[in-house]
Amino acid sequence: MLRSGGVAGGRERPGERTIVTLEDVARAAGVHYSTVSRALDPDTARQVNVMTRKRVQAVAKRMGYQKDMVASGLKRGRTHTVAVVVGDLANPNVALMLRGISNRLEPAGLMPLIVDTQNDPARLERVLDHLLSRRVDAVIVTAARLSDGPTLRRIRRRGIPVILAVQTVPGIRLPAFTHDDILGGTLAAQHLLALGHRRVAQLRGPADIYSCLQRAQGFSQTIAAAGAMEVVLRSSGPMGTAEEGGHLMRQLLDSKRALPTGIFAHHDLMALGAISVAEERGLACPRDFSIVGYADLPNVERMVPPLTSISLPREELGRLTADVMVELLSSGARPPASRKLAPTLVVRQSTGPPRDFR
Amino acid sequence: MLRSGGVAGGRERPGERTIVTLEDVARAAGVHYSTVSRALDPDTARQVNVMTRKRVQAVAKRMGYQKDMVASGLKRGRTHTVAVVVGDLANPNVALMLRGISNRLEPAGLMPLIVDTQNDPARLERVLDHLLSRRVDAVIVTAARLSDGPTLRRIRRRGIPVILAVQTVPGIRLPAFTHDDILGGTLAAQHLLALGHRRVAQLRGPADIYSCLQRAQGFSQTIAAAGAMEVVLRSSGPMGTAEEGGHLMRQLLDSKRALPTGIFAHHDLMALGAISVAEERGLACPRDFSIVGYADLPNVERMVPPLTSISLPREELGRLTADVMVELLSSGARPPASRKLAPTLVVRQSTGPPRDFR
DNA sequence: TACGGCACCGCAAACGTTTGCGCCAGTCGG
DNA sequence: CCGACTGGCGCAAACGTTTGCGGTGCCGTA
Repeated sequence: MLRSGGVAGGRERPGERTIVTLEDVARAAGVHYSTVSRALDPDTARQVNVMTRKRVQAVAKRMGYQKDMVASGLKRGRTHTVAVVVGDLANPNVALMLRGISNRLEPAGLMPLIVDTQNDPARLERVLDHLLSRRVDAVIVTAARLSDGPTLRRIRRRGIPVILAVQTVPGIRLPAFTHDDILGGTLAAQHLLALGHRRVAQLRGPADIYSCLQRAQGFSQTIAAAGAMEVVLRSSGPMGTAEEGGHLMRQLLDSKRALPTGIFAHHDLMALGAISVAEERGLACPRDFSIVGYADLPNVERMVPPLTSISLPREELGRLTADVMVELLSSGARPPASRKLAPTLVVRQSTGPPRDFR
Repeated sequence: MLRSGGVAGGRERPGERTIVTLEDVARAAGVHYSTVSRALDPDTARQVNVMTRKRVQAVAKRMGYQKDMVASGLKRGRTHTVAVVVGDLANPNVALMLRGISNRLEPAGLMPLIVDTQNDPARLERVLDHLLSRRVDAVIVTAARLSDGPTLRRIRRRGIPVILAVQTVPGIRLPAFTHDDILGGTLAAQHLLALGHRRVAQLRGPADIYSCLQRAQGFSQTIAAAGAMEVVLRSSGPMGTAEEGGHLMRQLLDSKRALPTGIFAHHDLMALGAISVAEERGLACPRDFSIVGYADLPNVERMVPPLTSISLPREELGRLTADVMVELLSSGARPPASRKLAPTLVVRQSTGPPRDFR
């Protein structure tokens, strides 16, 4: 029998935030609210008679019922949120990767909680605590630096899945989805060698970013194996700024040695900064030197000169990471194995044969 | 007296997710858990004796207690989350704005829930429902199109604060923080006029984006007031792609009329696309025509030619929006007034005097 | 008729916090 | 010595879901 009396409404003023709860629907449908809960959850819907089920569903729809994910999260211990920690939101590399993640998580009913650490390790710690207190179901970290090992181990101990993306930390027991940066460095070296360069330079990124170490390793090994000469310049500042690239280029130009004919910069912006500085000194690219960038930033093909670069499948990496995370959370499988995605060389006009070849 | 017995631990296996609750702390500190709750909340901490307060705080810290924001959210009805709806995460404009928002929300203890609609109105609706069911405290929408009016009004009716950023919809009763796009269009026109251009063209963005209408209005009014000639080309495709700009430029070149000497593109990428197409036909910029872009994308100064553009204070707009939102949520004030931030003209080398002046 | 089995649904206890209320032991004024 | 008052704290009811358990009919079989 329908319980009458206590008709909903009447207490709230028009502007009031009015949320429809299970109980409201239950009253309207003449059932207990637990029945409503069951009728609306696909997993339990068959526990309720098909007639009442339809009725309840209709009433719920009519009243605009929306499950309160906060209450559900508290009860179930699963919030359907995934924290995504990034080093810098405005970095185009990061943004593309995020789009990949976001587009994959959304249809699975998972909400990415994107937090920006501004590449500050202290902020990483703070932010992770904050995220854990929000009971995220899992964490994707795309901003790991070598020094972050302890922090990462700490959240691993919380028992929730953690996946590293883009950046990893050697020796950590966490699945990592990265670009194959050794291959990236190798491709750059092979390209310069194939063009005939025998004296090369490397403008390295920060030493606490593992992918930079990998790029360096791939590059230097290949150069050494070919018996060519290499000079290495190390950046101490932030990752991948034009200023940093210009700074290193100035060092190179100021040294007594002859300018190397081929240069590998660890980031496109570093390459562009280097080119600018060289031009100030009357050197032109690729006439006087060749340079290979890294990351293949958007619109870099419209720069002057269009930059030869190592292209990274960023959005795909994001999708892959999100896919694995969805799988991990839905089937409760064991942590997946790490994977590396291969970068590709994109030849444009910032590289050519060394001058003495012409 | 300390209750002994039932020492925590012993039941959980090492890998188990082990969360410390108020009750755990209470047991360890020998008080009731409501006292712990009060002692740890700055607003209620003075309700508990300073001695016990210190003790409880120490115990909580030692045990690594972290308030469960999910439970707190359920009880208080405030989740300390702000939804931020964007049209495309990978758009550099959006990314910078997001950084501004994110950096401002974080110290206030608010968590941005960033969702990407891929500029799809249907997805906007879906996603907003999802966000509301997560009981977000407020919403910032940066992707509003003219057709989104009804959707926006619907969430306004839910009673939570909504602020529009970057894009607005005319006639809607919601605070909007935007760039002054009329001024932006005006600046572009004034610049071209000052250089001596008398025949100009406008490459317009999509008609359902209000800021494009504003840019057009500012530009056309200024051109008309100076008695110069203008031809308008309308883009029907997505916002601001190079292809779109190239497409419109082709139309312009294919028309019987003489090529206008000055062009205003509604987006930097459109401008770049237009330049590429013109170059294919043997026309050079700024020799044969001048072009002004919009948005001042990162690294656009390194393009060829370095693009004259209208620069928008994106990150500042993000900060401002977030600031207002924080204020709104903490003090419960009435909705703020809309504001417009002024763009600036950045002159580079894609504009110069028209050919006949030389 | 008795009884087991089953389908359906209600009951109520959680999940971890917050918070109004009220108890208790002091203290103080009369 | 008594009553009022107060600071400090415990009690328990929420917040909206989920879910194990058990109750109520109803059917079929012995």
